[in-house]
Amino acid sequence: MDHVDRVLEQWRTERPDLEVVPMGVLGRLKRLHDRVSAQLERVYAANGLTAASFDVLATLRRSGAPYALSPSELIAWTMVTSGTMTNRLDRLAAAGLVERKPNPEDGRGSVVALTPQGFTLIDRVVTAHVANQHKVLSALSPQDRAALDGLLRQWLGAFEAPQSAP
Amino acid sequence: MDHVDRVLEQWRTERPDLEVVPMGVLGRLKRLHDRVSAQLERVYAANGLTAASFDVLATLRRSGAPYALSPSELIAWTMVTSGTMTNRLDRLAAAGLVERKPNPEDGRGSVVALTPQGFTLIDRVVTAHVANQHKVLSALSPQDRAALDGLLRQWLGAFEAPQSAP
DNA sequence: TTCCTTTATCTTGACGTCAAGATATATCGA
DNA sequence: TCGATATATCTTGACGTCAAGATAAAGGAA
Repeated sequence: MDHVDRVLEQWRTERPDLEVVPMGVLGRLKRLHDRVSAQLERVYAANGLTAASFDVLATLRRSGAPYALSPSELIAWTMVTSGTMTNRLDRLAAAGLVERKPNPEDGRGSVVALTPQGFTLIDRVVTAHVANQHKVLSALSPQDRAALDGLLRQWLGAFEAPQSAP
Repeated sequence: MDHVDRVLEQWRTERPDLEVVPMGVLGRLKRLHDRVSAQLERVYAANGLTAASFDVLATLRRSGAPYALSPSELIAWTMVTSGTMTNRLDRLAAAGLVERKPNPEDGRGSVVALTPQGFTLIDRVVTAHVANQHKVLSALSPQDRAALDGLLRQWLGAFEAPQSAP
């Protein structure tokens, strides 16, 4: 009987006509996301980062040398709007973690690159982040993790399929 | 090979020392949360609500007659800060969906109640919301939904256990 | 070339959220 | 009863996000 169960019980009493099983799954998905995010934030914050800045730095780092992408490419990887990315890059540039250079191939655009400080920082934080992720998942056995991953993958596939937009 | 798989592949190339299996599970959790939230927002927006306002109205509705709770009780159910709740209630009161009354039992506090318009609206929106939730989960078989719910419940339990704060 | 359309990025304005602090009222012990 | 402490709520200031619109440059057609 967790928090979600208590919510469902209230609904069953007040609106017995509603089918609340999906509400249970989606409620737990949301609560887990909130809890997991809060735990991951700890490592970011301990290193002066936020989820937003970590997201950008990690995307640049894993893209490989020369650790530089256009804002458009960063937008595609991170799934945020252009205004959000402009804001993120402004802050990261002010912190000296990335550098904007003109794009030699396209006068409209620019290229965002990790600075040496940005590279050093993200390489260190990612290591701590992965250890933190491992801890977050430690409540599940390896078998359960695999089962969960399979179910999430299948579910996510329904959203990412070309014609799925419901 | 979905978006998360592509991210993991980049990390395996750039940082083969990292254990990226947890990253896959957590990455899919986040993406699913984002996708599901976006889909649920559609029904809220179609009725002039946001996730924030739906959250408050639904909490009042399922609490049963007289559909009134203190801000503190709403804060406990919705897991937001007091400042956030003040802001939500200001907007809902301005929209005429809830009403703040002084709490006869505690001069410091107040009681927030659904107005008749608020009740009518949330009762209608909840019905559409549940149908939407059902659609969101339709990619999974009933068996898979049950398996997923069990895994999520188990995982969430680790966070909600008394001494679990890591 | 010249103009029209598309694309890349930034700007603006409005939300929603939080942490920290302010204010008013309760409550409890001396 | 009085003062110290606790509690309920609101205020303030800073982020992060988005939608919509503004700029500037690229690309293509005539």
